Amino acid sequence: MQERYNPLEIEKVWQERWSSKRPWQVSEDRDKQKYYLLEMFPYPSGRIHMGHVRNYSIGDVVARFKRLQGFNVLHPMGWDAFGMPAENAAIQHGTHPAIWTRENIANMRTQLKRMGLSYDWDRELATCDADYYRWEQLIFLKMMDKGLAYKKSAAVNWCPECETVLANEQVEEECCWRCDNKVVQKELDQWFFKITQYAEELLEWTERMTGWPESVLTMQRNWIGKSIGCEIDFAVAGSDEKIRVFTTRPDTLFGATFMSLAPEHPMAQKLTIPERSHEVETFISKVQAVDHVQRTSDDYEKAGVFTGSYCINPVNGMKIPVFLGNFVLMGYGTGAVMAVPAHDQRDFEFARKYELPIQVVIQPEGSALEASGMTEAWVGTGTMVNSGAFDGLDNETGKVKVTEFLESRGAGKSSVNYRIRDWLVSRQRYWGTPIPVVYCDDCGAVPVPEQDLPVELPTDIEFSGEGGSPLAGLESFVNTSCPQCDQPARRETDTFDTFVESSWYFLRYASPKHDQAPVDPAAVAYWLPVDQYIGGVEHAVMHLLYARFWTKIMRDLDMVSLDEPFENLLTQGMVCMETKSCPEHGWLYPEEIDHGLCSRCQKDVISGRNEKMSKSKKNVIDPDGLINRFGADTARLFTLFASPPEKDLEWNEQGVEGCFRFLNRVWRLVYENMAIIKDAGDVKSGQLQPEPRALRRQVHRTIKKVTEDIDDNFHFNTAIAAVMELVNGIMAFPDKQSAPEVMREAIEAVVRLLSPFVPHIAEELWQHLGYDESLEESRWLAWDENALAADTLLIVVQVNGKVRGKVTVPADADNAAVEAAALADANVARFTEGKNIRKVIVVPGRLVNVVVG
RNA sequence: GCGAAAGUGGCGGAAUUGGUAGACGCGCUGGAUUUAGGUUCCAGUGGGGGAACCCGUGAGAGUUCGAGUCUCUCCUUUCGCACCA
Repeated sequence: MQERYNPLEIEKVWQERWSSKRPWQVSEDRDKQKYYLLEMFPYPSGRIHMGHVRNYSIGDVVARFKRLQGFNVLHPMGWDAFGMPAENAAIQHGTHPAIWTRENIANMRTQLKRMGLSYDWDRELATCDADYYRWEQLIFLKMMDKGLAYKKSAAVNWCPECETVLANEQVEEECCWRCDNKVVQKELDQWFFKITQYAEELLEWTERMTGWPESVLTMQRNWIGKSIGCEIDFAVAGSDEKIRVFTTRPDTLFGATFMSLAPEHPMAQKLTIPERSHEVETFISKVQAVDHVQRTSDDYEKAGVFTGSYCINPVNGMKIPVFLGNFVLMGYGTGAVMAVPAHDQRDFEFARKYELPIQVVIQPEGSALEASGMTEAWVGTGTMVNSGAFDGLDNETGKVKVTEFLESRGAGKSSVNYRIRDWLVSRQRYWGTPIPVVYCDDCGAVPVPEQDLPVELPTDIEFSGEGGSPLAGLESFVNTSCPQCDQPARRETDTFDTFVESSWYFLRYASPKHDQAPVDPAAVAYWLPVDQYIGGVEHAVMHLLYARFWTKIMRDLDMVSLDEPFENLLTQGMVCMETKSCPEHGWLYPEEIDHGLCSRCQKDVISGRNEKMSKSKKNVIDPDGLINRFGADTARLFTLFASPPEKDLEWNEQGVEGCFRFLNRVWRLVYENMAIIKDAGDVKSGQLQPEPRALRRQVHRTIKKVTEDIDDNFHFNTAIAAVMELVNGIMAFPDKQSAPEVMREAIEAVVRLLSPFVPHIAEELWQHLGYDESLEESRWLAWDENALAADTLLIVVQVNGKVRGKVTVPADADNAAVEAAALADANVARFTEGKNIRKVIVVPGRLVNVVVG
């Protein structure tokens, strides 16, 4: 055995062994309980980053742990391989996206293997393979058939930088999620998936998904944005036209004193009387000149213009003026709102500004609102007043009654509104799945017949970076014939959003080579749902919502029998690091800093905030460099130990060194005690002296603690801390020669307990301990309940809640004996002397509190 | 503004779920080993105090024999949504 821990050497040996033996290759085995563990697959950017290291280290602990517990663990890896960086690389460097992507995948695969991650590499897939995306095209055809995929012209988000449209979910604060540039609105003909049809089901299931973090569920619920209310028709005075509004407050209908329409509302022009048309036109063009961000910002002042028309309130026949309002959005509800200034803050401000009447119709309990004295709208609950036959009802009842009344008169109906919009899936980019549709002058948009799939992405293509998608200019691809009438026709040149591929890759992993259908139903039935999914929270309303939707689509196409794809979800925190900058040279990489000075100009380096590692701010650590210095086990250990997985992890160079030191300590622990434990047999627990008994107790308590910490809630940091304590305990054990059996049990426990975290060193040491069978093939340690019990207990003694002493009592002492021992303690006696003991509380095994007065 | 989560040493973070606050690690201070640096080992390390003790988990109240943990009010930070009718 080597005296020194040499991680690079031993890691190479074990990785080669794993590569050839493939111990993590799995198949459906009815006799074993399955466990599907999945981490979000990476985009093949070329190099892994610390976020990947963290994500995959967390997953690997669980995979290895579950295997040791006897589960049949599916742990696959693949590549989210379509997307824009590949295309940009092609434009900038002339490399074909396919070649660029393949090379990146090869690099990253090597990097992941260097981390010792236990994947079933035989299931590896890349979404840019025709064998993958052909099934996506098939599902699309079936969706089209059911009306779940459709094309329509709509105002959509356009990113000028990426030269493509974006889904609503991919726009963050009016900026592109990828490049962070401003998004503009454009009227375009685009493909959509009907996710709105599943809005209610997606929402309902969030109430049952107990294995997901509440924060993610809340974000999804907000995104779906359900509101229950009522649609009401207001007749236009002197015309047959009607204006339909959506409101969540039908109980305030009697308080409607005017109407507000979005400037884009189709009836806006029609309702404008000639005398007012100039003013209205001016208003509309003014609103349209303002960009969407400003218009929806908080400080944008509410303004409006009177159209000159009136409409009739269906419940009281009141004639109310119709305004256009700059705060009314065409995209929500019906684009028209009944304005109730007494009970809606926006309407209140609007009414004050344009001197419109305010009518109180809800009286809060215990006070009497007067319209003239109001400084803000009353939006709370109360009793209905000034509401005809509804007076005296509480407003919640009123909502139902008014709706029923409107329904009986044919003037309205209850209605549910969702904020979520259909998913825009077409992209004007090359490097993606071709949308399998052909356009024919006579037949229109015709789906490509199933037998003609896949529509392969052509590779003989030029990248100029100008003039939109290069596919559109490729005659050999575009020109085809109509599948229906055989006349010359043109192919769709848009490709799918890459989020379509990532919406079902986890299903494909169950049968990645199946060539009859997207998935083999039997394999999916065995492996799915994913028992544990792990990834970043940034996907809370993109990938994680789309994947849920897509699973339901495939269920309704009878391809899977599964309602939800991910049983449990862990959203791991970001990897952060302090930014550093030089007044001269801007952001600096860590290696550009020398003793706090910029290595180029010797100026003092300024420390910035602790932020997510990103290349743009140069606060990044290269995993390869880290592994070269300390080995993969140290890299894994640090990311697992530094903080609990769901929290952000702060990078700390000394912390990494600390983990490396610990592994060296473990190495030495085995090495230095080898002579003692070499020939030691099993522990004879009945004959142990107090000190070995105590060490053995710590061993079994540690086994219990580590098992529970991993199993219950992924508390890897405390599990590792417990093993560190055990190592400290063994090292401090006074007479090691006296108890070789206990020493051996303890040291073996350290090695085995560490194996899911740091597999290479654990396997290596296990071999040194004399075992031929690898830990990989062994079973997780069980603790011995008998070894956990202590002979004596340390009892804390409090007087009036303050610690005044500690007493040691036999483990089987009864409460009376513990109390007596506590009162007999000299220091405790000092505080109780001459005082009246009112009460003594004994918490068995823990403490005694003496209450004196 | 609405919703969610979180505030504990110099730092990352623990605390058997109401029972010794600060485990474990980093950093720091002494000391030993070493030609030296590094490694390693030993001792110490929340604040105050010579000590006994006192104070201490964002602030303030409350419940309790006992509160980091439960309740209420407030403050701060992070995240999500945001003129959604």
